[in-house]
Amino acid sequence: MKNDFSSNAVFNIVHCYRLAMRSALKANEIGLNSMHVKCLSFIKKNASCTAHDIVCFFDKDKSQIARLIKEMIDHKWITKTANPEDKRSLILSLTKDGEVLATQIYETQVKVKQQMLQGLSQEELHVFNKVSETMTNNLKLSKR
Amino acid sequence: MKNDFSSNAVFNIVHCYRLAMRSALKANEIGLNSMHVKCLSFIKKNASCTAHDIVCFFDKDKSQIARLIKEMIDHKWITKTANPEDKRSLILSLTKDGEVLATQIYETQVKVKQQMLQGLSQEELHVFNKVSETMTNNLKLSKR
DNA sequence: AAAGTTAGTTGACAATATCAACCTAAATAC
DNA sequence: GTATTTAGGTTGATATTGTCAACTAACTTT
Repeated sequence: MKNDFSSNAVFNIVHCYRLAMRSALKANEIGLNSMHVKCLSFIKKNASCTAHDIVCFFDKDKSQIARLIKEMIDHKWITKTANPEDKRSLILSLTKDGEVLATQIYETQVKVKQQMLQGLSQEELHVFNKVSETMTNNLKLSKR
Repeated sequence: MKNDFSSNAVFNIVHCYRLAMRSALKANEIGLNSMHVKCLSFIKKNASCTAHDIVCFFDKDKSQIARLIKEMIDHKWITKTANPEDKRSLILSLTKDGEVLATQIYETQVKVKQQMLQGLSQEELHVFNKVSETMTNNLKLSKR
């Protein structure tokens, strides 16, 4: 039987990972929430990124993203500049402060991951990744 | 290097699992949310369960749980009865309707799990579980 | 050039989470 | 045994997060 699988285990990882990231980043103190973290990472990775790109990637409501962006601009983490290609959209880029923060987020992710992966072998992680992917695909397929 | 691990994979599983459960249960139509699901399952499993038990198990605010319980009583999924052991607390039990719903939830969990586990071998799942547990423990330890 | 689409903004509101005050019953102190 | 403290639960107020619909301006289609 396949019933030794417990979905709780997976939920727990996600929950604990979030807590670990929050505390490592001292997120509360600087007014950083989990969507800010995701957006800043995304903007760092994607040059000439727009609000629309974020909406598509994270599959969120566009009004929510518009407000998140406003917050991040208020915090002076990012700026909006006109997009010469398409005047409807605006290109988001990190400020100096935003760069620093995004780098710090990246480093924290690496740190938390290292913490999390302690005592696990290459093979185990390889299987884990493969299984994760298969699970996600299985679930996505069932939607249709 | 351990950097082939992507935390996104795990986030995705949780996200897709939730969506799959919601749609399979037609949760929207009956006013069922994810905490209701968790509480109903918990009450089904734990005889003479109190609000306090739920608060402790899910590590949530007691006011939030009080309101969830009120909602579930309004939906006629559960009832509250005096606890002879301790008159401060109230014992929660499933109504007939609640039993039906909790059973349906259980069956849906089994179904979604089966969907999710397609094409995965015993060994792979075994490793996956072991890795999940280790990850959670690693993260919990780091909190101290 | 008119009609339809798309990127983004805003207002209103629903859902969820958190904080503090409070009541009653129980446990403990004295 | 009464007084004080602690624990289970409820409620009000408020913060946070997510959703829906209307709208403007810019682009695309025909």
